Amino acid sequence: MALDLQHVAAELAARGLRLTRQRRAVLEALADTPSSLSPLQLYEAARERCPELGLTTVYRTLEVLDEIGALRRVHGPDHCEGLMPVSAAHAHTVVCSACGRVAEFTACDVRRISAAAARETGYRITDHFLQLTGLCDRCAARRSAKRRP
Amino acid sequence: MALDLQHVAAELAARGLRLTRQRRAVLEALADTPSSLSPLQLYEAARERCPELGLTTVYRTLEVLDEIGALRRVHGPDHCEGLMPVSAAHAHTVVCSACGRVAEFTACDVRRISAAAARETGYRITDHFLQLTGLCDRCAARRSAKRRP
DNA sequence: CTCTTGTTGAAAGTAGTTTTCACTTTCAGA
DNA sequence: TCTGAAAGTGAAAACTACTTTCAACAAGAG
Ligand SMILES: [Zn+2]
Ligand SMILES: [Zn+2]
Ligand SMILES: [Zn+2]
Ligand SMILES: [Zn+2]
Repeated sequence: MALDLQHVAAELAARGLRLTRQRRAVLEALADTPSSLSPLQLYEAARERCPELGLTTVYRTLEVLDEIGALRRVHGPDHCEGLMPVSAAHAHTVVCSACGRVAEFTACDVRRISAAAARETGYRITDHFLQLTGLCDRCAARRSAKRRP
Repeated sequence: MALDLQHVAAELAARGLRLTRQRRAVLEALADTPSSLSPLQLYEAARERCPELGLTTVYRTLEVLDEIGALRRVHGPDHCEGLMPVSAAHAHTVVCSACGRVAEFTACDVRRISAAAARETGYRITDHFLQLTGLCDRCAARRSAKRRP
């Protein structure tokens, strides 16, 4: 899901950091999953590419990715659910409530809401965070198939 | 910030639960703060009303409030930041990036965005989570005062 | 080659939260 | 008013997620 390895490598180099075997494994595992992952899940996924990888390194890599701005966090209304690679600079996420697959979309017309919120609360709005939940195409299909079998 | 003690008491009673001195202290502390609080901060605030309160009880009370649906969590793009009482059933939050004060607003026209997201991603949207960040009236005033002293 | 700096995994440490447990409070029913 | 059942409590132990420490290792510059 669009995690540009070239770009990440360049950003790393610009900070005097290296793109090691371990970091590459983490990056590839992160790029390869359709759902968001917890650090532990990411560790397990990345170990299939680089078995000698340690959990500590996963956390350290995530920290670096965060600084570079290549990491997006997926939340639910209650807790933080997992990690995703960033693709577009400004994008929001949709999470499938059935299977957890995450998609990004770029549509963003929050101006109207921001204006209304400013009116209601008196706050001067500077930033927003929007996440939708729903059913992905597969899960929606499966569900209507079950309903009419 | 509109946490209806009567209503909470009724919901508790409906489940055979009791509104004890400790729970009341937690509820009042939660209702009294302008910002969102961490469990530990809430514990400290509630102890001023009920010094023999234990941290365990705070966590247990939060769990109960969650079940009742009287608790809202405030997030940033990165981590979960704190807890708030729910006022309106469907409301979104604005957090002041300078002082942390939280306000709720009810304006919500996410239909347009939802439709666009459905088009872009193929997901069938069922729920949304929107949080704005900005400056509260006080902080905005203070900031422009500083700019022209 | 070798100096310097970044990188690593294991293990120890920390923080936040949950569980356990013995004890107390509340309240409905005798 | 007693009394037994069920809810509630705090301290301490346990657990989980994450961070720090540290000694060894890898890579690029000179
Ligand atoms: Zn799905
Ligand atoms: Zn947007
Ligand atoms: Zn403010
Ligand atoms: Zn809404």
